[in-house]
Amino acid sequence: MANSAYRNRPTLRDIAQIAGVTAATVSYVLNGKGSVSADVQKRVRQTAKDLGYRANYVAKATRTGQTLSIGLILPDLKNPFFPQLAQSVQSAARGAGYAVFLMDSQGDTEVEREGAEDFISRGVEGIVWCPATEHDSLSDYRADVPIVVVDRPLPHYDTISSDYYSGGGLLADHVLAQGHRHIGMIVGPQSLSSAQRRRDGFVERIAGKAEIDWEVENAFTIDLSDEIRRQLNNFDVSVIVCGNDFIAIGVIRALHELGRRVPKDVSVVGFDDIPWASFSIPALTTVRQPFSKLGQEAAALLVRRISGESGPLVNMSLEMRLVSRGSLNRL
Amino acid sequence: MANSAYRNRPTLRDIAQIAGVTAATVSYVLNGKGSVSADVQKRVRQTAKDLGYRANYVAKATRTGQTLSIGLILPDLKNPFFPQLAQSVQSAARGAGYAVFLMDSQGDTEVEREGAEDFISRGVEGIVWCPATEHDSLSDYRADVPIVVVDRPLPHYDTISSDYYSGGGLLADHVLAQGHRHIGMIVGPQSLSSAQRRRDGFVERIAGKAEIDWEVENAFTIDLSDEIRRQLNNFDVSVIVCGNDFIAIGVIRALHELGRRVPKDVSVVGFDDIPWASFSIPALTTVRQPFSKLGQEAAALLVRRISGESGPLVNMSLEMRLVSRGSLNRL
DNA sequence: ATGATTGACTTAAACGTTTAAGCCTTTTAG
DNA sequence: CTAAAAGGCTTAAACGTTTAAGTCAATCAT
Repeated sequence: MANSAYRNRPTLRDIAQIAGVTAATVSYVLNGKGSVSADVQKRVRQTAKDLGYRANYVAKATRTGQTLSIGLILPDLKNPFFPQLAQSVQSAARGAGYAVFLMDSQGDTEVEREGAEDFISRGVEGIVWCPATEHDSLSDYRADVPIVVVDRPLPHYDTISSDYYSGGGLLADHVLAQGHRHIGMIVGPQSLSSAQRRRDGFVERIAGKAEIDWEVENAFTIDLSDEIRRQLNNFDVSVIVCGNDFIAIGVIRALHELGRRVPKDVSVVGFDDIPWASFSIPALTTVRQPFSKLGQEAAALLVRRISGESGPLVNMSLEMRLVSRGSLNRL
Repeated sequence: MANSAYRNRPTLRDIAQIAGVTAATVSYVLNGKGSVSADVQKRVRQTAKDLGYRANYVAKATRTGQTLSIGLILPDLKNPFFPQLAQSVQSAARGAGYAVFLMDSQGDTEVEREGAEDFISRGVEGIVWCPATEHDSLSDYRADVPIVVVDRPLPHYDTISSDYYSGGGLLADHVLAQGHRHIGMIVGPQSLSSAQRRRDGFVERIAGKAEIDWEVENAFTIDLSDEIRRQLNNFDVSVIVCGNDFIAIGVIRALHELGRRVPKDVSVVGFDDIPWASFSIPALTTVRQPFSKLGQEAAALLVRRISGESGPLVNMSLEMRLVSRGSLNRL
């Protein structure tokens, strides 16, 4: 029986014995319930402090059924999107008295699913989940606890995302306002609705007001396809609109290698406003995701669901903001 | 009694009743202990599956004293150092059957400390801790569980860090090998031992072989002091050695504004190899921290301590590696 | 045929809490 | 002055497990 640390910490009973009362009384004192005389309260609190008593949440949970913990499942902390999300979820959860279990699925839906099951076994009262793909890897899994999905519009879940469509529109307005009339586009994988919505929001706002001379697809990474590298020699467009900041940084780098100056020769804009966006040279003009707010709202909604709020499925869309830096020129 | 979800999940007793045995027998079957006949085993497993039974770790923990969870306390997930650390700690912990509670202290030692107390109350069996400062904010706190400290050389703890001193030496060798003989240095806050060790490792290896024309201190951020901005107009040095990659990126950006080309006019080197280092233009020559290994080793050591391994305090130093990219010129 | 061993299960206690119910004693109301 | 209410504490059951100890029957060795 490897009963380390956890054991032989002072318990309610230990306090009770010393204070000359019952464990129940100690519990009432420490939880501010029941009615206990002032001097017993004082005695109990003092001995608790003397013994260095620390509540045992595990034991507590067996009785109350509440672990005051939630799970957070993310695809990949190395993607700069997620650290901020994790941070804000954790901080908001803490504000509500919840601790958070972290699980980085490394993009593996199987891991993701096992992670969820493990969390459930551990008694989490809810899960904030950003699925690795748009596929619902938990669909056949009866979770028993509320789940709030972040950044993916899965049906049958409460979801919280950025308003990509409007964000695309915002960017279009800005590009137009700066006088650009010939546009090259590198969109993200159109199988992802986040990529699709930001594209559509942009394209529909541009319609009739400017020309999209070419449009190609690329993964959401800094590495560009050969087709794109060729396209970058196209001198007809005055701005290259990228599906996200990674792509944009890749484009700036590729243009640099080709000897074309940004934004002097051609402007570049990104999407997301990841932390790196402001450090590139030139700094990226982009559209900011409310990373922290996403996490806050997700945690807040989850806590409400845990407390039993039962209204209809929530599909929250958070407003994006244009961030104008140096990579887009006024023509 | 807000006894949600957690309750009315099938229990051992439910299975037992249906399978016509005792809860104890079910426990034996599901844990592969004791001796149970083949057909009872089969019956139990089947009903467990039918009911969608899921072990209750909380109840389990009250009896065994093992929660199979650890805590991870970090100063700031937005610092690119930490996501990788978190990822690898989590993944290594999972490999050993442990789940991890995450706490981002946002640099606040008070939060850090309360986080630790909270973790203990939750029954974590150990803590991986990267303190917000070099101060031991847990010193007066009897933790009861093993703690492994990452990236800070606190006494009285098991610690795991990168070998900054050797890393500084590695960088010096490289700078010398590339023919540089006049060096400008922007070191990190010398109150931090990590900044100090990397500086000393560099300086001592340079001694007598090249000249350090100037040396100034700056915070570990991209924002540079005015003194440094002035120093960057100093044309005597052929390379600027920076305390970390943030500073290096700041320097590249400042030089760019001054119209000086990197590495043509002056070389720049960083330290850490944060993810952004490879995306800057030019890509940074730097010294890589074994981020993932730090996390792995920390988790592994913690698990060993949890299992009762009791040897002397461990102070592990992980090897660093030179990463040569474009920001350093051969003279 | 006997005693010992093994196999297959059950019993019951324990883990550290919470909390409804109970039981005195004192205070309050009429 | 008595009955009811309030105050202050204890008792005991419960939460879902694990596990040492017990029981009983069947098998084995001699």
